[in-house]
This record gives sequence, structure tokens and C-alpha cells, in this order.
Amino acid sequence: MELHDAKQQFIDTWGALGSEWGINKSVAQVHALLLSASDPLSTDEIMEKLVISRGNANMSIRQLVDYGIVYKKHIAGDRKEYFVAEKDVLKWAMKIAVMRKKKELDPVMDILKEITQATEDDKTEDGKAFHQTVKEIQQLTDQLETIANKIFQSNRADLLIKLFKFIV
Amino acid sequence: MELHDAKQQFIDTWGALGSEWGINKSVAQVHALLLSASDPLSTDEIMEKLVISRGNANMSIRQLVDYGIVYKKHIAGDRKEYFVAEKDVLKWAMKIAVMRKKKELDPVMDILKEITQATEDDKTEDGKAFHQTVKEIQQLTDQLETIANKIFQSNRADLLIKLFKFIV
DNA sequence: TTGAATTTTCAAAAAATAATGAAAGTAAAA
DNA sequence: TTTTACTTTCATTATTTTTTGAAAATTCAA
Repeated sequence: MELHDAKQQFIDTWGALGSEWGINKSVAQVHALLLSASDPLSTDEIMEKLVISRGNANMSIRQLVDYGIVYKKHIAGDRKEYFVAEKDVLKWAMKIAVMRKKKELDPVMDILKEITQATEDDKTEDGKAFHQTVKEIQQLTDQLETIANKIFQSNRADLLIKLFKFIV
Repeated sequence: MELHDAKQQFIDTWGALGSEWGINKSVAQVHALLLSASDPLSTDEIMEKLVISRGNANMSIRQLVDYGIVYKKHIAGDRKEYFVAEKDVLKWAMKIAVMRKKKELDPVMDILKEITQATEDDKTEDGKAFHQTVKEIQQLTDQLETIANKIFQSNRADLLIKLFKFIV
């Protein structure tokens, strides 16, 4: 396979799968393009290579910069902004995980706690069963949150040891 | 809070957050409704309580049954089908996790392996760098897959021990 | 300053996804 | 078999999400 084709396939796959990951197609494609590029790219180059509009390119880049997985790069003597992707997989994957946890887990935890408390004193059979159901979901999400936080806090060495324990 | 309101809030939250989880709003609401119901519900009851169409109700129920987190329940002397949710949180959460891994991780792993191999022999600087980038992503997803499979295979007791190791 | 280069915004259009409901399909009861 | 109760399908409609592109805003050099 030609290098160009390999890169293109990587970009296409990343874009298609991005949707499954709750990440917009264009955002995922810009990320893949920057991951596969050896040099920093400008907004115009990104627009051109992905055939997307300026608005779309700008907003996608912005989002990646906000996530902290793409950096601005100033090039001397050039007024344009250039962008490079964080190449350390563990680093950017972790940032995406943090972002997804914030979006997917945190809000549900708040509501579950609230509902568990609100149904605490219900005396009906139905009420007690519902309380129990929600409480069990809440306990599981609490455990998941604890584990997630431990992972997010750990450094690379810690993480490898923990993963090793898990695997063996 | 009234029990009815608590249940309603649970259903609404589940529906709203479902989208973040790649689960359709109606599907998530039907799941929440069945989780909070003390008795099996028919399609008509589900339609009525969630104010959704017959087609939507039928397809949402079908999907939950396919995932294996909702069961059909025959009630003697009644021709209608009734449905109950799997109430064991760990059981249904695990099934959703299996389904999401299949959808989100497996397809990307195949392509990454392919691209890693296809760029193996590239001699250019650019090609070597791209190969390395993809290879590192591939290695991480391989590790994730190994861990996920270990978790999916383990029974409840195993799991608790593993989680404990992770947390401590 | 002014003006050119660049970035950002956002209303409108397009595309993708979800929901409806009536018609077709099935299966049990009469 | 025929009727009736219920389930499934799917073309159409509605909703949500994404993308566009031109105008506004910003930034820097002259």
C-alpha cells in the first residue's frame, strides 16, 4: 500500500469510527490528519486535505485544542497559526477518556444520588424496589468513578503495574 | 419527592444521557421504564407511559431484547407479550459494555493492524514516523482489548477482587 | 491609524438520524 | 377456515446534528 493511501485509510476510519465514540466526524478526521502528518498544518491545509469548509475546520481544530490533544504551533515569519497533534497515545487517549467521563458519567451520578435520597423513606413495596434498583446502579457508577479517578491520577509506571495485575 | 416523579426523572435522565452513550433516546427510556416498573409491561403500556408510537416502541423493545437486557414474559391467559428488565445491574451493564466494545473497539483494531502491516517496510522518514504512530495506537488498543476480555470473562467474585486490587 | 491577512461566528442549508402510523404479516381463538 | 388480536415493517415526516460560507471581528504590519 502507498503511504498516502495508508494515511487516507487511517483518516477515513478514524472519521467513521469517531461517530461511534461520540466524536464528530470532522473533528476525528482533523485529529487523524494531524496524527499522520509529519509537519504542523495550517487551517488552509487542513481544509484542503479534508475538503471541508473554513468554519468546520476552525471549529474542529478549536475543539481538539480545547480537549488538549492538539497544540498551536507558531512558525517564525508566518502569520498563520499551525497545529500539531499530541503524538503520545497514552496522553491523548487519557484526555479523551477524562472528557468522556465528564460528559457520560458525572451527570448521571448526580441524578442517581438525588433519586436514591429522595426515595429513601418510601414505605410502599414498589417504592422500596425502585429505591433498591437506583441504589445499585448508583453504587456501580461510584465504583467506576473511583477506578477512573485512580487511573487518571496515576503516572505511566503505576498504570502499567496496575494493568499488569489486572491482566495476570 | 413523589415516587411517580422520581421514576419520571429517572426515565427522563436515562433518555437524555442515553444519547451520550450511543443509545437512542427511546431505547434508553424504555429501558429506564422497565427498570423502574415493578410488573412486566406490554407494548401498549409502554407506548402509553412514554407517549411514543407503536413502531418506535416495538423497535426499541426489540433492540433491548437483542442486547439481552430485557426479557419477554408470557402471562397466562393473555395473548399480549409482556417485558421485564434484567434487574441485576452488573449483568446488564456488562452486556452493554460487550456491545459497545464490539461496536467501538473491534472494527478499529482490524484496520490498525492492517495499516501497521502495510507501512512496515516503508523506508522514508515520514513513512517510518506514521508507522510508529499507528503501531503505538494499535498496541494500546490491544492492551485495552485484553483487559476488556478478562473483565468480560470473570465472574462476580473475581471481578471484585480485581477491582479491589486496582483501587488499593 | 489604515489596511491586509487571518480567525471566528452564526444563520441558513444539507445531511443524518429518529419517530410516526398505517398497512402487511402472524398467530391464536372461534 | 375465518375472525380477531397482536406484532412487525417501512415509506413518509419530523427532529436533531453537522456543515457551509459569507460577514464580522481580530490581529498584526506598514
